[in-house]
Amino acid sequence: MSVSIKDIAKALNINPSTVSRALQGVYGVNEETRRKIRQTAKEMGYVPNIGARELVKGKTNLVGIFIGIYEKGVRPPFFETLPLLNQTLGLYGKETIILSVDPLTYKKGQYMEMCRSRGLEGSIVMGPFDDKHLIWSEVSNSQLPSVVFDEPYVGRRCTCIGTFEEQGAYDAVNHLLELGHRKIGLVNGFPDLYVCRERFAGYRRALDEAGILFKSAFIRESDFSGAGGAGAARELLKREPEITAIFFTNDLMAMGAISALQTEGISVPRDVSVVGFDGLFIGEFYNPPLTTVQLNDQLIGIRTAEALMELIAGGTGKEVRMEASLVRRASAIPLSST
Amino acid sequence: MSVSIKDIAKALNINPSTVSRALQGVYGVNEETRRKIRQTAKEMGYVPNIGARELVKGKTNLVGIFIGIYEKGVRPPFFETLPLLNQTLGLYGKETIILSVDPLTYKKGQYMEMCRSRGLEGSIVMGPFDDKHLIWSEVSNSQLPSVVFDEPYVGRRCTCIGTFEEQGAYDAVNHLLELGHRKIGLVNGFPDLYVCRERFAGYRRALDEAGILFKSAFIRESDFSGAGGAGAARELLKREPEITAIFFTNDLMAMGAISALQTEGISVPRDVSVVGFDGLFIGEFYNPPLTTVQLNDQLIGIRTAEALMELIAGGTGKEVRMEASLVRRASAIPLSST
DNA sequence: CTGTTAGCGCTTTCAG
DNA sequence: CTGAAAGCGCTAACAG
Repeated sequence: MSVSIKDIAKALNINPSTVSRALQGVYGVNEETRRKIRQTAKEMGYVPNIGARELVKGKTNLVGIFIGIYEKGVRPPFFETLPLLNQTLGLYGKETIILSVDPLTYKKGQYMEMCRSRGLEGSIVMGPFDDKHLIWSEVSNSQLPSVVFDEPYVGRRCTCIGTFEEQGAYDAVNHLLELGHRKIGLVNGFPDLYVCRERFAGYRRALDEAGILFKSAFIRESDFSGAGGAGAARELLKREPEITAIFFTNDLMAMGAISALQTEGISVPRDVSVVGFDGLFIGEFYNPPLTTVQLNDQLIGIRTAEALMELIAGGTGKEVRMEASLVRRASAIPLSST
Repeated sequence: MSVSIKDIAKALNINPSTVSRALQGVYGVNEETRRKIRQTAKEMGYVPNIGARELVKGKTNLVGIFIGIYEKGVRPPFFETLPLLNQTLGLYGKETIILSVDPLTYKKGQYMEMCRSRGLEGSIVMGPFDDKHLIWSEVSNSQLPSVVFDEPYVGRRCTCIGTFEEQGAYDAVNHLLELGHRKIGLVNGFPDLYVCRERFAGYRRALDEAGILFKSAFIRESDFSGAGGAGAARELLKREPEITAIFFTNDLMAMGAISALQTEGISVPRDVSVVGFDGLFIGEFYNPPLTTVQLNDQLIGIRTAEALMELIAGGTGKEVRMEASLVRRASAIPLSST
């Protein structure tokens, strides 16, 4: 198709291998010849064929990002991290290929096959996949360097990256306790996600340490959606009217709930305090501004790239979790002010 | 490294080309041999090397997605579209590689070089890049099939995909007019983006058709951020207190403004009606639920893939714009109810 | 139906 | 310092 190393060689009446040397390495070529080669390469519009180079070198510099096909509305915040992830990988000379996987039609071995057919040097598994999905074990047991999100499938060549979920939730609920709340509800997401179980654990530990008896009637499991959060909150408050605060394990449910409750004349935070989780960028401008647990999606992008590079360099898998920080805003206020 | 077509051939004492044939095409191989080949291939854990195949076929099946490095907070909604885009492209047998471009350090010819070195069959340019950025003309003038977002750089092999921005804005402002508003402010984003100019045009046309004199004092240019929207709205209402409604050219600014105004005791929609633009998923649960112009990011992902495939099949570039639909919620109400 | 041969574009010995 | 030759893994004629 386009101009190759041979064309340049022919044009200059020299050998392709000389051209190759001149264009890449720094050693072993006469300065004069190199200059000429460089110049005609430019003139002829030569662009190296990366694929061919990969083939002969047996090295692709390619990293795969596996994303699960997910239903609308349950979107993970991962895509905030993608640009930074891609950029950082670029700093290490890696390129990124996106691989979609349908969790439902996933076939055994598919992961490795996808990796090997593209000659991936590493992979990043973003999900979402439920915690027992086959792909997790395939990823974590494989010899291919990989970084998985959230689910703690650490392997010898597999690092897990995520957040201190339990701690984040603990901080959130503890904040409510400090504000004087004692009857604190929980609206959780899918229990088959690690993050949900951990957030639940954090909720529970905060109550325990405060000497408050855990009541399962104060718990609802929902679907991470706005409508789901609304429904769960409504039902929770109807059944357990003494509840004065609710911790939602994501912001979307929290907002859905606040919106719905206010429609019914239940005011947040006056009648009930609310804390969310995620730190969606919009929370700051929500009405009321949402108290939430802030994740750092951008930083996660950078750290993911770094973790993968470490693995590729020969490191061994580990668990990397990042601090989540409670952002105190107006949706949670002292109990006494009711 | 791993098992190749040769290894299988050797194991079966046959020729590599026979193996190749058996594994791909459907014609010209004895059923018995094919079966044996298939089986040992499986047993040996053979996975085809796509790179090698590409090289010999001179065909990569690779599509590049160019994203601009952007500042935090000005994030485009594009990443909602990426999964669907990737999936749809997959249906056509294409794979997707992500290419980050720093708009500031961009060098002439970089676009083509990136495309050619990877042997891309097509590209999708998501931006954001300002409307006069060099990359646009390089993309639209190149012979490589490409789809660009928003900015109307149509070329013979370059399709532009986007939304009927002007119409969307017109509908939004018209809605306010129908509600009885006459003094309608506009808070716009960066004027060097096509979408902003168009949304402005829609605002203006709606006023014109209603016979309302356009007043530049009712216009503010901001930065698409929540804080920016807040500042612009505050200033606008201070200088022009007769304004009863504001159209924001994105939801984030609208929400930032609503939040800030309410802090100052100015209620939305009671004191001032607000319409946004984008249809962020959170708008439905905002308080008040945000009236906005809904973009269909997911559909755009599908359409983009289709448009690119059409181009790759030999089609010529065109402009594809999709309907944006006004979603009437509670942030804009009749003037009389004030 | 199957083997032989050549070659995609590039790098890398190995001579010279 | 440069040329010649071989080969990465695969496919595509062309014979047989």
